[in-house]
Amino acid sequence: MTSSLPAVPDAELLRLDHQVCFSLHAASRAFGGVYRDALKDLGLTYPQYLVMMVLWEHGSQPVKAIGEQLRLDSGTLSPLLKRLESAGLVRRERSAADERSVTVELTGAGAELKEKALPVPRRILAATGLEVEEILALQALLGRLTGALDQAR
Amino acid sequence: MTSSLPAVPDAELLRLDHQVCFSLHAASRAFGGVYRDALKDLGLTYPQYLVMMVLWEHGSQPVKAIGEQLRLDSGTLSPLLKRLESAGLVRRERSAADERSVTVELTGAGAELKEKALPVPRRILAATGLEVEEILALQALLGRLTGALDQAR
DNA sequence: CACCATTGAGTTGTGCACAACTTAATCGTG
DNA sequence: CACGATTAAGTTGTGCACAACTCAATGGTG
Repeated sequence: MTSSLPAVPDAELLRLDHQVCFSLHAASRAFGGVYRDALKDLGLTYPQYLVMMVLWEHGSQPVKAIGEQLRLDSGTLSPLLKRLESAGLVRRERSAADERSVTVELTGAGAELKEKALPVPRRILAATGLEVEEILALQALLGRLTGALDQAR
Repeated sequence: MTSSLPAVPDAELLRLDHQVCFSLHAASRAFGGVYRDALKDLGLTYPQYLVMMVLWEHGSQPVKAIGEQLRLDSGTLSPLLKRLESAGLVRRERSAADERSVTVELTGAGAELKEKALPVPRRILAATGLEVEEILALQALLGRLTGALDQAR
């Protein structure tokens, strides 16, 4: 492990790192900005949109399952879901089978919102200026990266 | 613009979008986690590390200049710099030439911290599991992406 | 079956991101 | 030179991320 790459001095690597971590940070925030604009009409934030997409695709689910798909813990999800609930988009119900578990389900308004969300992805795709193939390549690279980073902890 | 890609239906695109935005979000957070571990010894958060790197590389600078390099505004930087100051790593001084401007400079402790930071990038690079060339390609792609996204707003 | 470890959700506290705003200094134009 | 526009920094308020914690329900083992 930690192939030490003796050719590259530490100081050089510090500068390279500056670029890389900054690039990713900046890209993530730039994406956030574009989503913010695109989602303003829907009244959703970007993380809220992620949660809604999980529900649109897979239907009612316990908080735990949503958290696993988005790699978010209850500390992030609980208040977020509470906001979605008070916006009238989801309902939360204690499971009868396991009283520890809370199932999140879409309300009528929540389900309807999917229609308004349909044009969002095309708008985002256009904003990236990338071809679909490049997007897929980026996605594959990021997936590999995330897996490696998660494993390294 | 907005090549509409009539071959891909909206619903499909919504799922693709799910993947892409999630990938980037997840990668960004995974990076954050690895940095959190690597920076714990230094007592720095990831954004604080970005600011320190700017100062290590380019020396004393006004808040404005730091913000431009990191694409962060004063709402984010002011409290962050205040924390760095109370940690004894930087000093803030009103510029004599322009009283609106505040120059941020490293303290002795702040400058010394660079030595402790030197091994960090190698650790991060190792955690990514990527080759230097792949990193550079990713960086280029992300740079292009960020530029396009910023311009689309 | 009794007890204790584990699990799922929620809470608390810290820090970042960003919009909207305030304040004070500076600049530019009439 | 005076005054309105602009600029730099800071403040306020909202929301997300995450660590550390609480609490109640569940499950496994002696």
